Amino acid sequence: MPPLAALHEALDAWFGATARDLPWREPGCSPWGVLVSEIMLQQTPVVRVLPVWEDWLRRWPSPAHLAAEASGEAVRQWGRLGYPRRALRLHAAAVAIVEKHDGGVPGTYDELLELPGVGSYTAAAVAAFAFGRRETVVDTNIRRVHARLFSGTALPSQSLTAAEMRLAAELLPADVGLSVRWNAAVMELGGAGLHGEGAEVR
DNA sequence: ATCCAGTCGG
DNA sequence: CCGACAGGAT
Repeated sequence: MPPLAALHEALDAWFGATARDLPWREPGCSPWGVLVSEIMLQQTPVVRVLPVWEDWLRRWPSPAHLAAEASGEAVRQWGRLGYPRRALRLHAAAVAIVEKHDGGVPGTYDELLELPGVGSYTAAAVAAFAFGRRETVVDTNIRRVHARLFSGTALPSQSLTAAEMRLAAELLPADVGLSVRWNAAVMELGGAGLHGEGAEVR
């Protein structure tokens, strides 16, 4: 077996055994739920997002529910997640989804990128995790893994270069299903040890 | 490069 | 007081 394929299998096995079961990873979670989680997770740790995400989806189960509210309600519901501008953008995204996509979260990278508050990371993450697409997902956790594997440094460089994106694309498994789990697995690996869950990763 | 209606633990 | 935190927009 080629070395890269062996790495894919090994990390997939590790992820299957140790992944946290987060609500937005449940098979029944809607694309809207995934989008909300990704916006909330921009610069905010998982543990702080969890309770707010639960309340948010209970109150606004679809983009149309949120779009019907005043934007100020979104900021209030945002609580203490930080950078409340994201709440306004999420509300604006809900409005755009209703107006331009008939109320359904779009499934392609390019369409997602058009939404307010959705950049290259979030567009790729939603396309992959909510729609099962093969996307090159690169966030700060994944960049930590790149740094350790290919630069020999603990922390990633300040800016994300085209070369690093190319590297991430080359590492991505060809199989679609595996590529989706790979993105989640590398992300989880890059964050491992930051959650105080012990040192099961060596 | 810098700011974002930022927040939290060290 | 400092920096990390599933970034994005200017």
